[in-house]
Amino acid sequence: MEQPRKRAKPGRAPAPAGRKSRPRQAEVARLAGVSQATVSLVLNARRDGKGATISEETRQRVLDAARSLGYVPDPAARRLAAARNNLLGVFSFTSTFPTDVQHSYYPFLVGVEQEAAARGYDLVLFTASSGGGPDALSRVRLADGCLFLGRHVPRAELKRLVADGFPVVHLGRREELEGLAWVGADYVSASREVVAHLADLGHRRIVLVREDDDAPASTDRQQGFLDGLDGAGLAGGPDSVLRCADPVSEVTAERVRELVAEGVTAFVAEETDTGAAWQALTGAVAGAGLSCPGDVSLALLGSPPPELAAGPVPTGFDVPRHELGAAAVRLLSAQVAGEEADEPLVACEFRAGLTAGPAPVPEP
Amino acid sequence: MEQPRKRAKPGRAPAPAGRKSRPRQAEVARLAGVSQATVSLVLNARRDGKGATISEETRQRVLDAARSLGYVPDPAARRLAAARNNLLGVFSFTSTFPTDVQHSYYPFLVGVEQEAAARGYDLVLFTASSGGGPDALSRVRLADGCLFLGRHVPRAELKRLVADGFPVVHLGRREELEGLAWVGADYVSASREVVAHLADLGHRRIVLVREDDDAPASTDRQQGFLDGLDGAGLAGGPDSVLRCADPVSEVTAERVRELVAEGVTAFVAEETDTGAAWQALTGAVAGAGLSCPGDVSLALLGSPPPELAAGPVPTGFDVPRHELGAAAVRLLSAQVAGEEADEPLVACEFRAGLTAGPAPVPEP
DNA sequence: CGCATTACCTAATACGCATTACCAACGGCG
DNA sequence: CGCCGTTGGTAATGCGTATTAGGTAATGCG
Repeated sequence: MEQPRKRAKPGRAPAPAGRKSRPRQAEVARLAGVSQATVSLVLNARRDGKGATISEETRQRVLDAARSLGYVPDPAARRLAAARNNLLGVFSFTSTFPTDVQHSYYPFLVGVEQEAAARGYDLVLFTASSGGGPDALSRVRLADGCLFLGRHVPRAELKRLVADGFPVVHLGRREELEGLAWVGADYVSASREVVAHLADLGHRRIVLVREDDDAPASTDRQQGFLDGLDGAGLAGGPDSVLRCADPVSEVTAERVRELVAEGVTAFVAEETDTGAAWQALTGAVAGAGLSCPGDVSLALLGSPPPELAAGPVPTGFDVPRHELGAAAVRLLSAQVAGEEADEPLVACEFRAGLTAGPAPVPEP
Repeated sequence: MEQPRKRAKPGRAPAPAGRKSRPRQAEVARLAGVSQATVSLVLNARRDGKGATISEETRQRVLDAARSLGYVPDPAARRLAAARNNLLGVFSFTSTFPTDVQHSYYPFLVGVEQEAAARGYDLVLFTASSGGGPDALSRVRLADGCLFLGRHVPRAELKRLVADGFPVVHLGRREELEGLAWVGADYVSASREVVAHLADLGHRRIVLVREDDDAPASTDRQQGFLDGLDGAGLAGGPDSVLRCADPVSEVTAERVRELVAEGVTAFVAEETDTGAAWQALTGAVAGAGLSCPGDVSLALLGSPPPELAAGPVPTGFDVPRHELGAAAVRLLSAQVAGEEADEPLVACEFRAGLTAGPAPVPEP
């Protein structure tokens, strides 16, 4: 047998002697008078009793040592060793804390945080801004799984994660990617319900004002709107949908007056980021000198924009953003656990509001 | 030389043969006909030219191989090898995403996130609620350093972290703990400036309305207020400070009228979480039938509460929350890097506003 | 032509943790 | 007393990457 040449040890440069670094399992082991392996075994004791058996006394010594040193496992090392971290990632493609405080992501995050905390997970915030490269998304692999939110989550990278079996949940409907789990709100049912409510109040001619956008959130609402008309036995021709690129300039007092003259008694607006449709609609109605629950009824398929928060509560529904965030976490944590749960669409809550009333009796 | 007994190799169980996992550096190396080390060197080529030299041809072969395999480095391994996680903790003692959207933490977090992202750090969110145990704070050690915010950060635990040399920064003045780094806003100077502004406008009798709280943020403002009076050569007796437990019930229209009758021409309110002082003050002035910049001037030592956002912009100053968050991250990242930078107080920006005008000329 | 450089690479680590093969001590049993 | 099953623990890995001490041609120099 040939004697291997003696080489100096390469590898790591010695750590700067200054600050003492976080304690390692090895130090816990030393303090407890056991081996590193034992520390690991104790700290990861499976409750199902499987695995190595450690005497109660040793167990306590190790636990005490760990506590007294303030030991916390290194997430990177754990991940590398193919273990769990109790970390969930949240990746948003804008700033996670948008400068616009009223940004609609915010309520999601509230729900996400609460549910994550309840399940013993901490959250890691990843932002697109820092990376930029093709592996910007790959940082999330440090966590046990990751939640994505935002319109512009790149397909390719996401697909890659999914293909690798990394637990991923997209917040917002996203069906085009095979195998991608997502949670979304049931805009269709909620919109249908709002229309049904108006129909019950006696409205026979109802018009939807929507923006010129093909996001699922918009088409779903229109779908529900038309379903609602249909369910009430009302006609849902193309006249019943006002699709406009710029609601504020297109939905004028003039236009509203015309439609009312034609017999329209209720208007429904979709909710968008800007709230332009609703804003245009309420403005036009007021401009036309019509009183809101009296002359004409209004409904909003969503929540009012913050700048109109002071106005009368619109009839419509609330998107359960908080609940959506929580649902996303549940789904994600199921994936992490290897289960295959699937979270159905989350229902929106109907909001009676003050802007819809009985249809006016036609003047003789 | 004794022949070591042959042992079967322990360690990892074989990976499930199903999906082929993402490529490793080793596979890139094989494809390019080089060693793994070379791949690493090429992929992490420092632009300062330091380090190993690799021929251009080899470099290209490696890059091509990496590209063709779609190689992406494993963040866990990368961080493990670098002995750094590039994670900064954020520990707040309420929910990090407060249910109250307008919560004052929020702007801090915006700054924190931006600065962290700019420096290549990701954020880990910890909440007091999640852990619960006495060693809940221990969990933050998984990050490279941690930012604390909130009034009720427990002294003992914090002390422990500091003593262990764990990088910690407290958001908000906190001098009682030796060695604790913190960043804070310069309320004293800002308040002084506001008073000086009023004095310049001719006001001679100015009264501060504050709540009954001894938080640094409150006492600093009072300090600055008194400094300001002093600097303008005005008397600052105890009459000039109205300290009330419940401003809304104590600062009435009646009270304001009295004070004005005594010669007071300007009021200053401190900013608090609730904004009660400012709210009470504006309400009382209106109730007394006084016009605001005309009969009496008002100033707010901070930003107006959101529910009054619609009103006239108050004269006062803005707490640079965003900048404070960024400063905290800078300070923290310096600590993580082993440097000893210290961040001075951050200045608040004076806001001219519309609620302060020239002092009314006394009626003859 | 012989020796010192230089240019390029590779072998051999270390990082911190989870896991598994194996080992020692002990007790029961025939 | 020798064999065997248990109990309690440890040594030796592997995970994927970064780093560094060498090693080996090729090149420069006198």
